Amino acid sequence: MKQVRLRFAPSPTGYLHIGGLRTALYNYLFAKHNKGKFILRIEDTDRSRYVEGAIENLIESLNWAGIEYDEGVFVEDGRIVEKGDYGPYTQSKRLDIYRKYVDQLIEEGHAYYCFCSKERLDKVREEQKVKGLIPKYDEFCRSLSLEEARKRIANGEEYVVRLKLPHNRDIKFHDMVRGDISINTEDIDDQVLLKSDGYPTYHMAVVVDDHLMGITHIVRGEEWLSSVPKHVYLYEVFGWDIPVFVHLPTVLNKDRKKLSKRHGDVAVEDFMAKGYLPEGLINYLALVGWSPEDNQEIFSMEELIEAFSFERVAKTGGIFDKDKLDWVNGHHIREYDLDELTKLATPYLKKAGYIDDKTIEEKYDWIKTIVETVQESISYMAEIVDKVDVFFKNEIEPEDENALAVLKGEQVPIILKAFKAELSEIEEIDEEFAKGVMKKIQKSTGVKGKKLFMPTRVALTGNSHGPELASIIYILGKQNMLKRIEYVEENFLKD
RNA sequence: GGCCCCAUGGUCAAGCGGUUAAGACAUCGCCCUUUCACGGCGGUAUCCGGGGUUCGAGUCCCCGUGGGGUCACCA
Repeated sequence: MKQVRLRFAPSPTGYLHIGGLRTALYNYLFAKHNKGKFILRIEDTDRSRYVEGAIENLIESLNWAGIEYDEGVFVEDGRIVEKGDYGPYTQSKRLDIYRKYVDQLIEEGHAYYCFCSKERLDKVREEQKVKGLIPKYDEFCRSLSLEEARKRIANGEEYVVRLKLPHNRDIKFHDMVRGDISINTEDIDDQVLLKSDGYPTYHMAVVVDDHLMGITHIVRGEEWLSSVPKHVYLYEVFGWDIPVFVHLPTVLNKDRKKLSKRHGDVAVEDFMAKGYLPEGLINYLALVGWSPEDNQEIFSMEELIEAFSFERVAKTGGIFDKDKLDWVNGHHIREYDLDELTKLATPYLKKAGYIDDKTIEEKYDWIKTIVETVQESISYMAEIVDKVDVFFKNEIEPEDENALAVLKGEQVPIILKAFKAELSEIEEIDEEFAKGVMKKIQKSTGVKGKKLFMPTRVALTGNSHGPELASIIYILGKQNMLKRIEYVEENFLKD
């Protein structure tokens, strides 16, 4: 069987959209599942929308997500390079190739020169709209003779090249998730293939590139579905094999609209910044629009590759559910190696001002313990900042009325006094002390259970909830504890 | 508006003519627990409407309704 070759072909217009990441993922999963090749091609034929640094950004996001490709555009030592036998993989470097095929289409009568100005086109569309007609190119230049067209070009007139679509013909094609689809050419424009700046449009470039690059499966968003007939027609007149089409359902926001910036995060880099794990984002994204045969929810990339197929891709658009993403990501966090997690956590702790480079160097194990206390309660790394602030704040403030009431309890002074006594016995708190001290205090004060633990917790942190007390004691250390106890004694015990 | 696509709980979804209509997130309750979280157990909640076809329809067909996409010298 022919080797499977798939491609992800984004435009360098900014960041990588979360929907784009899913498209890339499905391409990747299918390619790997079939031991085929995966290619990254850059579609930069719109010079006006080109954004500096977008290619690097795109590639960084893909790398972060763990989506690896075999050919195409890479970044090495900060430089953009291309690898593979089917290059160049950047469309702006392939202009002469498209030109050659456009010329062929003109020679064979499948395309024609058009000199209509933007103004005329706008006017035509405007008139059509007023009349309640569908805006469509009126084929004004379609009947121009080739000689006349060439004369006008020689005269320096600006022109584009349009596809000469046959009239009233049903173009049928098959899509792996949509099934059989038929669209009549009357409902489609004579699409511009070559723009006046000499660049091809998407429609010309994809067909040529996908063919030349040996692409076997075209996997992309469903917004492309209605332009497939143009592509199919091009394949036909070129006499090329038509690849398999797979149009993916859209990822939507809560109001069933295409996922967009104004509804929160849509860029992969936003999720990177919040400290989602690539494993978590990928796992969740795989599940929007695809479902496994069994009920498995948590997947590694390897498991996804193993289980993935287009047969199980849904036709309906799926809403991006942050709650479920958080659950999936939290699951991966809980399973993560603690050292790795600590490495991921330190930038957030540093940024919050909790630790500095010196702390990281000298008290790595201490930081690790802190991370360990919140490992099971966070959904993404940025959450760690609020979760561990109890260890770093200087003054204890009861978080609410309840916490304050706890501090006013009769036995609180007794407990705190006992605590100080225990602390005075030691140089510094070690694990053994942290684990055993509560039992000792229970013995010396006679207070036990919630009456002992809750006041201690609130006195030490100001909160009525949080990590295990032994961990809090160990992490705070002797001096911090003393400071906090004294602060509480001075400020809250007496009315 | 024309054309194309889609339609199972709040969300992701299984189902591919006969099921008590899975599972997960969220939500609610209980358990575990010195708190929170994690975990465990359980509850609430779904086949858009109308016609057919069939002994039998969430599953097939038609119509309606709703949603999405597309109608650029953007991808």
